[in-house]
Amino acid sequence: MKGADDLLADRAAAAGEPGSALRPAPAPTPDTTAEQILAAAARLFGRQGFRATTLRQIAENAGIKAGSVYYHFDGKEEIAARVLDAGIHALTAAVRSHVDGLPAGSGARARLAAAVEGHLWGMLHHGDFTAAHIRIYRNVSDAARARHQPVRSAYTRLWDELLSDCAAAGVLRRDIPVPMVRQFLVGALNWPVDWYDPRRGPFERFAAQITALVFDGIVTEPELAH
Amino acid sequence: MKGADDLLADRAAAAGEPGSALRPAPAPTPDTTAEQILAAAARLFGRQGFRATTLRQIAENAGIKAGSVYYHFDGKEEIAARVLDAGIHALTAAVRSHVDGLPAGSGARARLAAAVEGHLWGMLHHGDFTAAHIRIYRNVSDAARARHQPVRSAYTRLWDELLSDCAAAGVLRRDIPVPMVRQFLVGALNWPVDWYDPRRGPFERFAAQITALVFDGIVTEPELAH
DNA sequence: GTCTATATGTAGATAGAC
DNA sequence: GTCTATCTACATATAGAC
Repeated sequence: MKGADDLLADRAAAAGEPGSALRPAPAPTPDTTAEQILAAAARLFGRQGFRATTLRQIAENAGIKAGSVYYHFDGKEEIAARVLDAGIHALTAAVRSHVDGLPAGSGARARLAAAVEGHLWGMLHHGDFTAAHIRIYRNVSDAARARHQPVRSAYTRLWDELLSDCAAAGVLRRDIPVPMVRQFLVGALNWPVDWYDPRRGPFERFAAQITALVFDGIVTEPELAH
Repeated sequence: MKGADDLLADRAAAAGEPGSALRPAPAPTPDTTAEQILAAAARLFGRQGFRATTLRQIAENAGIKAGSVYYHFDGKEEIAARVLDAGIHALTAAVRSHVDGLPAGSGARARLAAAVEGHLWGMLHHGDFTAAHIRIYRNVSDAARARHQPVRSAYTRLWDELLSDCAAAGVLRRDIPVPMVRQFLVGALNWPVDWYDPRRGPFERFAAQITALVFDGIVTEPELAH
């Protein structure tokens, strides 16, 4: 055990912070063993799923033996809960930093677009933790999910606020309840984890395409009765 | 082993066939043991995932003992491959029946809308098999996935044809490649499996809402530069 | 902090009676 | 066609030396 709670949030925040490049590097920050375990677990969880990933694999990828893992964590379930937390923290930090990076006074629509780009950015750049989150969330024990739940709920609330602002500003379509829009939107944004291929073009273009799809849909004219 | 290959496709096709209600019921068709095993496996796979579901659970839910399963199937992986097949067959049948139910001469856009509704219908009514498909596809062995692949590819091709027709008719937006639209679309349509709640309203309204979202997007005005 | 060795449980699969 | 009994493998987790 130690205070490894929000490793990724810290790292993401530091990366986005202007002065960070100037600070004297506080030792080349070799990852602690606990961090290496979490990183290895996230990578394997994302590729193989929760049950198919063994502690021995995690340990091997972290450069230690299986028994040593228990010095740092209570067991597999606790590791999973931490990975879930880190995945959401990475997304939250990415969304916040994209939204906060807008010019002051930006409208609700621009903020929503920035949030979409931020979510995609966090998902495809901290891919190990976010992909693991999407992959294992429904497979971990009820206890681990319950433990993680507040973190996830806060992220849901963040989106509900962004969307409520849009609704109040008249940006959002009015014929569909906001919670349903949120579920549709975040779901649609999560799927690219399965098929995004960075070799097919720059991330910015990809994000713009996805934003266009969720904002304006796939057809050219408004929906008629059918 | 026996010819249990396309149980669901057959059943769906029979259900949609006009004269089926008139045929003398060929015995109340009590499910065969093999069918019960597949149904139980699909239900458990969808709820717990592939690795977390044991053969003993499947057997118990099918009303037999674990050892007896091997009389019907080679093992867990074969069961998984069959469940995957059945999930796609259910979707294919649902899409086909919705599209074919349109008035003759319907346009590409109406056909795409019918396909969307069909996919949602198949997913939320043959929920066990389709939810299982979405849940376990990436968790089964390479062998099982390879064995299932042709079925899945055919379904992908079905969507590519529908979307190509739309593109040719000018219905589809032109700034995004059709394969990407397809991946986005089918991904967005799959997500409701996780949160659709039939108690919140009739399926028809739900399908219309999702169709509106994927067709026209979540905002009220066309996307501007941002 | 990490190791080796091991306890304990349970998974998928098989053999052979009925 | 289904059963019971069992094989074999490997999972998580623990104990205690270093």
